[in-house]
Amino acid sequence: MEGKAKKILIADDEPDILEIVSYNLQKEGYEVYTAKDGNEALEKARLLNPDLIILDIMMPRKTGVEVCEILRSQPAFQNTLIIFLTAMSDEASQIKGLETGADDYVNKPISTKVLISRVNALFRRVNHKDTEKSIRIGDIIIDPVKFLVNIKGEEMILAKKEFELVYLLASRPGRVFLRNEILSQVWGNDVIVGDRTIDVHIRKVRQKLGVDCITTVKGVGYKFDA
Amino acid sequence: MEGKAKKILIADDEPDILEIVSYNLQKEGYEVYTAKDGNEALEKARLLNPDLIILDIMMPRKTGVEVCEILRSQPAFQNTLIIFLTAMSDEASQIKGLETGADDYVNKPISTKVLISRVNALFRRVNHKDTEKSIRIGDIIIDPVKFLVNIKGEEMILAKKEFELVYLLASRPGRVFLRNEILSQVWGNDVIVGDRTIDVHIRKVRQKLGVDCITTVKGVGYKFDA
DNA sequence: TTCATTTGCGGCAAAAAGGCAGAAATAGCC
DNA sequence: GGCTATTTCTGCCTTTTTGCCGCAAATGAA
Repeated sequence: MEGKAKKILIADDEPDILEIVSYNLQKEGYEVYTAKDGNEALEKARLLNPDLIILDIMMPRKTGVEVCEILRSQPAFQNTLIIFLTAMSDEASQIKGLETGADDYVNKPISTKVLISRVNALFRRVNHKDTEKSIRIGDIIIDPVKFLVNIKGEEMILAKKEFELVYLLASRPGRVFLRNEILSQVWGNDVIVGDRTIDVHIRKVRQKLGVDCITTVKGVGYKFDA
Repeated sequence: MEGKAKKILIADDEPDILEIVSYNLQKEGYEVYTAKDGNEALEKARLLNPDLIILDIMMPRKTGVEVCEILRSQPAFQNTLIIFLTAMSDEASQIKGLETGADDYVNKPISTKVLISRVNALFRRVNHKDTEKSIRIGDIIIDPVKFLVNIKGEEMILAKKEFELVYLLASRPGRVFLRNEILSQVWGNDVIVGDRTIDVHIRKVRQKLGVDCITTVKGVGYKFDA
């Protein structure tokens, strides 16, 4: 649907739930990882740095609440989204636990439809076009809000990948981006595309912009001229 | 920024919940009152005329649903906001709650974080209603009060969703709205609709307006041309 | 200069995204 | 209740985007 696939880590001790939920989230385009207890959840969270963590409350080797508290105490996970899975029967004793900074919760038994809509909703809340900034370099303005590149007053429309490519390069004018960096920033870490793909997109961008503002650094990468 | 504190009445038979929720809402700057059963909720509602009433579904001496129905049947409470607290996780009871005239619902066990964000969201929604202003872009005037679009003097009536869609896009001409943003703004965060739904509405709007003023940005979203 | 390597380029094929029509579901209304 | 308007879904179709291939051109080191 948009951007790179979001990483979701889901921790639950019931294999069935892991399977069903991860299947459905994958179908939605998310990149899903699983953990089957609290400690594994912690490890994988640090390893993967996911965008969202779904934690079952009742898990062996650290409950979801404990995991959440530990994560929230670390700066790196201050902004990570967390959803709790709670059994209805747990009730009052959990209220305090839910104070620990979860962003939402979903009751068990899980309706995948509900869970997915909550997940999507959370990402929606966080993903604002408004937070992206325009870049201006000389006569060139790159506006992610309008999704346009403006060169000396003339507006040009780029395709999505093309735009993301320019936006990345222009975000640090003069700095050389390695092909690897470009790949992981624009395409995402898990996507496998050939090396020529970058050239091709660079070419298209150069064609469309008409101005020669991207320099090749042979054997290294590309940069946007300051 | 905002006038005087909004009054919130919260009714639940569990003292713990009343305490924790009212504490947190007060911290948010609201003026909070409590009731511990359905009848008390009704009494205090009439007495205080609150801006928002939070009703537990399961309460002695009238359930939340009953209280809601009684209130809604009276003109004075036509516009009062109502949120249900429900212990039930199945969609059916949530939907039924919304049918009786609630503005939102929150599942138990409550995360105060979630509840507060819902409360704030509701007030934001109604506040915006008051300040909704006509938008004018070239020959097109979009009037949210009369709920119609005027193109070169000719008035057209749009369906609700169609109108909200145009209004959203036109509120920031040129800005690209992601499909996600459109979904959460026009459809709301908890609604589950398919992806193609947006296209279909866009198409209808384009058809009705006759003028080509909405541009597709493939892979990203839609925008209203400035 | 020559060779090895990297990049540019045109065209083509696959994949993705969106458009569209009609049907089904839902909500509103008399 | 039935009727209409609105909203949503489904499936198919068109367009655009994206990725890749082969080859030419460029680059740089030996």
